[in-house]
Amino acid sequence: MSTQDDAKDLGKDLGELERAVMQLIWQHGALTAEAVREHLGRPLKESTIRTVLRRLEDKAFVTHTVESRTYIYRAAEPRGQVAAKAVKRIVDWFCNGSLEEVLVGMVDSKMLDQRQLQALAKKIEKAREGKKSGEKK
Amino acid sequence: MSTQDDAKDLGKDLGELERAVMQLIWQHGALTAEAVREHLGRPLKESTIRTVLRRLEDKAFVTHTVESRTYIYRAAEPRGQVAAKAVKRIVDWFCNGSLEEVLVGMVDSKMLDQRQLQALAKKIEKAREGKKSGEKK
DNA sequence: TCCTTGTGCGACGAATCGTAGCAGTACAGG
DNA sequence: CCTGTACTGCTACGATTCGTCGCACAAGGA
Repeated sequence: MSTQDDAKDLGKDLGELERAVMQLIWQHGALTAEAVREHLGRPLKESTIRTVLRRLEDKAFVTHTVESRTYIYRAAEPRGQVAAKAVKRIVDWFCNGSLEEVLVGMVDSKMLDQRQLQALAKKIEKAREGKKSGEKK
Repeated sequence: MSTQDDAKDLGKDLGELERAVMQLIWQHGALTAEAVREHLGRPLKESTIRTVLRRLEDKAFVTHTVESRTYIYRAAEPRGQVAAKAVKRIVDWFCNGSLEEVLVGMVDSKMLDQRQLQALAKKIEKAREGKKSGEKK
């Protein structure tokens, strides 16, 4: 249907390193390849980092802007939104879009506590109200 | 502690065909390789189906029992539970376990309607009560 | 005993990911 | 104007995973 177009591009999930890099980017807002390398803490060559960054951009997870010859990378979408898409994909694949089924499943397998669940419902409702009043398109 | 052991094995997600097969199994409860092939509707050799089934069993997604020389495959875990695990993994990777952040993200990206969200909260609460009565350890 | 049926194993090609080396380009200093 | 120093993109190689099979092996019926 409508997801046909991006399905090819965003249909896959990220690898280990790619995910770590995304975390860094979301955490710091915007940084260069060098900065990423330092923050990663792993003994990787810069070429590696750059390749990952480039692939990440190919997959539309990040975008870059040039600042006096240096590439500055930023997340293309907020973390929560990307996670949401990933979750939606999972839910679609396994439960035909039934989010409740998943939530119930999480309770069944003790991943989610009853307490957390209730608190969650509360927060959801609260967020819902907030959105309703402070609509920010 | 029971989920600790499989954590290493279930760390990956399934491929296209594997997922389709799982759907079939969840849908029909239990079936043989031949049955899977028929229901799939795709021109695949039986060897293919069997290999997929075996790999699925290796990954602990299904189990089999022998019935007069024929393997009968069944899902090792209910669909909702598997989906829940997958979702949890996503949430952990991207949001450090903050499920609300994901839900909020889904609302932001218009994947979840306010209406659906509220209905969801309601159902969650209902399910919560249901569980409370029929508690089974 | 021989044929049919259902099974496991090993394999090959394509795609993805981690990891890098190499070569091109533009700005700074002499 | 020439050269060195930063950065950048491209191409590649090995390891895994997944889709797809062919093939050889075991067990029950004729």
